[in-house]
Amino acid sequence: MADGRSTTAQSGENLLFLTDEQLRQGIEAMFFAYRGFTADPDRILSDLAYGRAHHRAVHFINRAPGTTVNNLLNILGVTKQSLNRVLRTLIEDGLVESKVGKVDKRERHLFLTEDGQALEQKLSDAQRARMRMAFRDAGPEAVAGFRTVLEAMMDREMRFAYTRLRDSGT
Amino acid sequence: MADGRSTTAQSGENLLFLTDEQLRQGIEAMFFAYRGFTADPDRILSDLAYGRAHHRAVHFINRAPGTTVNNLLNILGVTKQSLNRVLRTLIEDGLVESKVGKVDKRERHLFLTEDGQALEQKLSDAQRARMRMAFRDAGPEAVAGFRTVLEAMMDREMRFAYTRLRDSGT
DNA sequence: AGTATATGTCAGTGTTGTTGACATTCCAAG
DNA sequence: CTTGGAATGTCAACAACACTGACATATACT
Repeated sequence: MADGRSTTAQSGENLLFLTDEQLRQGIEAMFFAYRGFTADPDRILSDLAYGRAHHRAVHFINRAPGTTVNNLLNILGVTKQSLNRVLRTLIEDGLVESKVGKVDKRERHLFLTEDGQALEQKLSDAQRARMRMAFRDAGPEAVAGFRTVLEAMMDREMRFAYTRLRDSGT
Repeated sequence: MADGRSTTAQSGENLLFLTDEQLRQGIEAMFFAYRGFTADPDRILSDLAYGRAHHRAVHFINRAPGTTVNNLLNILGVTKQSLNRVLRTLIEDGLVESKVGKVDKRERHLFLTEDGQALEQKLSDAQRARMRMAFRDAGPEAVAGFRTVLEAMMDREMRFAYTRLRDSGT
C-alpha cells in the first residue's frame, strides 16, 4: 500500500488518528493485547484439562446464575452442540449444575456449584489482576477511552448483550 | 503522563475505575469486542478454505516482507509445526514466496506474491473499515486511551514485538 | 570434526468449532 | 384431544488448528 493515509482530512478537522497506519497499529495492538488478556487463565486451565471455552462458560454462568442454555448460546456465539460438549464435562466434573425449568421443562437452568465458583474465582482473579495493572498504569481517562472504542468495535447484537450484562451489574 | 487529572489529586486518589465491577466490565468488553474485531476477516476467509491462522501469517508477512520463519514464529507465538502447516498451503496456493537467505542459507525469507498481497488487502480493508468506524465514533482521545490500555495489557515480549513493529512503520 | 541453529516433516493428541440426526417438550390449529 | 410444528437440548461424526515428540536436512560456527 503506497498510500499510508487514505483518509484525508476534511472540513478542517484533524483526522490524523484515522490514517491507515494508525488503524494498522490499532489492529496489531488488539492482536497482541488479546494474547496477554487470555494468557493467565489459559495457563491455569491447561493444568486442568480445560480450555478457553470452559472459562467462558463458567464466567457467564457465574455472571447470570440460572441462565438457560439458549441464553448462554447467544452470548457466547457458538453452536449449541459446541457449548454442550463443554457443559457436559463441567457437569460431569461437578462444577456446573443443570436444573430442568419449572415453567418450561424444555429449558435447563445453569448454576455453578461450590467447586465451580472456586474455579471461576481463581480464573477471574488472575484475569482481573492483569486488567487492574493495565488500568492502573494507564489511568482513568485512558480506561474510559479504552471502553468507548471497544464498545464501538462490537457487532450490534454483541453490544446489546454487553450493555444488558453491564447494566445488570451490582 | 497521559493523564492530567489523577496525579493532581492527592494520595487519596479516586480509584473507582479499579473496582472489581469495572474490571469485570473491561474483561467482558474485551471479549465481545474481539469477536467483532475478527468477524469480518473470518467471513471472507471461510469462503476461501482459509482460517484465522492464514490471516495472521499473511498480515505479518505483509507487514515485514522478507521476515524469516523463526521471526514469524516469535511474533505469532505458535509452534513451527503449526505455522508450517499454514505456510505450506499458502506457498502451494501461490500466495507466499519462500526465498533462501543470501547471507545465511538456512533461513527462509517470506514474501507475499501479487495474489497474496491482493488477499491481504481484502482482509485488512475489511478489518480497517471496522476499526476506522470505531475510532471515528470514539474520537481521538478515546483512541489514545484505547491504545494505552492495550499496550499495558500485553506481555513483556509481546509489547516489545509490538513496539518494534509499530516504530518501524512507514 | 563436532556442535549448534534454522527449517521442514511425520505421527499422535486435545480443544473447539462445525453439521446432521434425533429426543423431548410446549403450544396452537384443527 | 390430537396432531404437527417450533423450541430446546443431546449424541455422533468431522474439520481446523493448536500442541508435543521425534527425526531429517542443510548450514553455520568453533
